[in-house]
Amino acid sequence: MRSVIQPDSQKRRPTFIEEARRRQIVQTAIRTIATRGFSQASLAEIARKAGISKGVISYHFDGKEALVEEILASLLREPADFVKARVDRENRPLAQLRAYVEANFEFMRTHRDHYVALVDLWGRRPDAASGGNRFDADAYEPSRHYLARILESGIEQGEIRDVPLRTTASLIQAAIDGVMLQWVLDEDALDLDAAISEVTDMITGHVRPFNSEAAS
Amino acid sequence: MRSVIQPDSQKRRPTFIEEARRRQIVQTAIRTIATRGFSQASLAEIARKAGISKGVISYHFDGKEALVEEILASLLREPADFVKARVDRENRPLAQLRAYVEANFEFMRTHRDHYVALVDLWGRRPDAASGGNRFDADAYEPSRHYLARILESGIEQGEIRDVPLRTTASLIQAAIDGVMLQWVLDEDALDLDAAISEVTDMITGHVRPFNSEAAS
Amino acid sequence: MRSVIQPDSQKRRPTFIEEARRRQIVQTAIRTIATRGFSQASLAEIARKAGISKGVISYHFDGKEALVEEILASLLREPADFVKARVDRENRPLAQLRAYVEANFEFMRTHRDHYVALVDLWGRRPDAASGGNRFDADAYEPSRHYLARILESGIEQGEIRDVPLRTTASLIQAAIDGVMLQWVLDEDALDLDAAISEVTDMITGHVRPFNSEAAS
Amino acid sequence: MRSVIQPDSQKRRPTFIEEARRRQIVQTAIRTIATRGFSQASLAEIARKAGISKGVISYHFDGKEALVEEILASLLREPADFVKARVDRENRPLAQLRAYVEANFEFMRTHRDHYVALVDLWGRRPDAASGGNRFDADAYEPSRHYLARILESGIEQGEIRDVPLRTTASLIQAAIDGVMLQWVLDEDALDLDAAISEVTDMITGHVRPFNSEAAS
DNA sequence: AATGAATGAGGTTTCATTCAT
DNA sequence: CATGAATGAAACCTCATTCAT
Repeated sequence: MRSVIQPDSQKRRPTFIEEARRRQIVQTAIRTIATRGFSQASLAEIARKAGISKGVISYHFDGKEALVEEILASLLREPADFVKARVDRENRPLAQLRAYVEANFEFMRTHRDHYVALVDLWGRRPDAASGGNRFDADAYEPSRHYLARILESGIEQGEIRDVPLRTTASLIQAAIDGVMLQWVLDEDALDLDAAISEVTDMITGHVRPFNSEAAS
Repeated sequence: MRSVIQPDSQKRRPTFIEEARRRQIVQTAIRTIATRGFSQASLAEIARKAGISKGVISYHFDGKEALVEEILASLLREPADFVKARVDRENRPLAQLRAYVEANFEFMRTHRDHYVALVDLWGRRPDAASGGNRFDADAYEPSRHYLARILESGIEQGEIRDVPLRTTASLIQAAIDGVMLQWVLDEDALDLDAAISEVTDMITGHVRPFNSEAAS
Repeated sequence: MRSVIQPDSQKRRPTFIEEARRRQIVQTAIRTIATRGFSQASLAEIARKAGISKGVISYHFDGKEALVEEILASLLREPADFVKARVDRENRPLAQLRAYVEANFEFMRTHRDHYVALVDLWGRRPDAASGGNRFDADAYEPSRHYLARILESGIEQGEIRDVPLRTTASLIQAAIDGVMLQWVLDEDALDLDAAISEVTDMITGHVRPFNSEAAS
Repeated sequence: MRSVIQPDSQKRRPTFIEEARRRQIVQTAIRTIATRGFSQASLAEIARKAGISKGVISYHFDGKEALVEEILASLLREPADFVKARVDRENRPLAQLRAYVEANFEFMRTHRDHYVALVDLWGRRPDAASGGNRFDADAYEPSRHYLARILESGIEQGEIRDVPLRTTASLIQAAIDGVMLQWVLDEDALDLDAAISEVTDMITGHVRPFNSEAAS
């Protein structure tokens, strides 16, 4: 359907102003989903909140499905970038692991909206017309892979005992997400600081070599 | 919309056949949400799958919101009942804790549909007209409380070290939910058996008294 | 997409009342197209003219495209049935041919709306999603075939000279349609009675055997 | 909308380059209508096909309605000019009549796009705001008049029998249009060469004086 | 002259809900 | 109890048109 004139399969270089609009719309949409819920986040409502007309969204996004995909991409990419920067500050794998966990929670605390929206978007299946992409299915793969590599070098350096890489990576991410979920569903039901400290202890305790004496 | 004035009496005792219909509708709705997603689970679609007419649903439920609430109640109650029965078989707190974790995963494996639906429903906020119930917010409180009591007796009996009750309870539930989430989003991305074993180890390891020699 | 439960590929036997509604909607739609033009014949306008709500049309027809197809079918079937009945009264092929032409014009005169709508619908291409049916392409085939059979028996019986069947059939239909078109575009630009008589003469004269003395 | 007060002077003589742009837009629009149908021929699509921006069309045409009018004028004028040139080569009315018919078909064959677009535009009524012009209604008047004059001189010169002028003119045009219609709706359903020859025979046969012996 | 971002009206469609049968 | 035709609000989307650059 889309005629691609340029060889590079890039449909068009987006203008600076266009990119700004797209970001604005995505951010407003996230805020709207977080505030009123996805079911109430109609294009009209998003446009109203952004102070623009409905048509602008349709102009910049190829339908609501495309907007949602960009929202999801944003919700996954932003914390990932933040976490990666934090992890890169550390040299030793165990410190990186701890940084990974703590950075996740740090980002959470300053971006609760993002996670409220994310939980509302979890499990959403794209419309049939979209061709059944596996976006959601692949959402966690990068995290698992990234964690697995940290664990791997930790094992090589003897800081981490010989855990199964992928499973342990899944587990670490799972603990983070599970805490986040409870915090998102009810901000007051959970002492986030205590949970962070406890999760970090549990994880580092779990991967620490048996003969290690120094508890964190 | 919901009359909460009379505690139980006035609203007519539900017929047996009526209860059966309600259960049938709820189960079909769960299957529909799991299969096609909540956004495609219109009353018409649910009725079609159940082999009944749309009107029946409206007759038995006071609007779609009421149906969704019953679905959520069902999705939370059924695993809770199953888990409680498993826990009750055990006498000692540590064994109960282990039973809690394992029963959760056992129920998951045989009821994947329920969890696919649950993840799709997570974070959903009820329509404004419904009066802003805190259903989701309270969803995890029973689990946390139940776990906290197990931990508490474990501490009293010396099987479990002196962990913060609520935070640790949150943590245990979090690990379970986080693994479940990844498994729901992509059945093949996770070795569920390995994850179960690893989660159980991590949790029991985390709560075990420091001088305890017996690793699980 | 459509699940066909019953073996006979019939999706459901339409109720009498449902058929009545469908006919009402189709007739109203034709009148609307004839009066205001297809571009103004929105579902809202059709519903307004029919005194029903927009939703009723969507309820009975699977989208506007399906309504248009039924309209086209109706616009082609009704005159065809009428003409066939007139032709069947005659025994001899030449008389049948004359009846064919005259019945076409007789139906036209009493159903100008139908033809105004038809001309507006001519050349319309279905939406891409519809799968590119060749409805329009096949619209004239039945007429050509029907005429060709009349010509064929006329040739066998010596009433009609040895004309090429399909081409002559196309020609006869073409003359009828061409006159109709001018009459539809401007009712007053054409003396329809004179045109009917002249067309009939031209056609019968064209197919009459060379030695035939009797002019019509 | 259209100011018809000043006959020609006031509205600024169109630049050469401006005229070229208008022609380009009209031709692209015709191609677009022929290819995708009028309903898909949005200004955006036409502009895309022409390699220009939407604004250019609005700049050169006073709205889409004005563009359509120019398209229709073009679709009627071009074949008329072509046919007139062919007819002018002949001296005798009967030969002119034959040239008229044959030139029409010759132009058709080399400009199928034009006729596909024309059939899609037939019967279209202008938007209410435009003031209800009778463009379509008058579309055939020039042809009828032109043909009538040929017939008239043929009658005067004894080459053509005393047929009713306007009605016969209508009839001739009708046969041409009717054949064209079937060919437009399905290119393969009709042997155009055979149809041309048969139409020419029918028409010349119809207008030939009774005592004329020489059939074409 | 030309661009393309923005508008806003209007179209089709979906869907929870109602109600006569 | 059940049906399914009907409603009407609201959603997404398209598109002609405008206008600052």
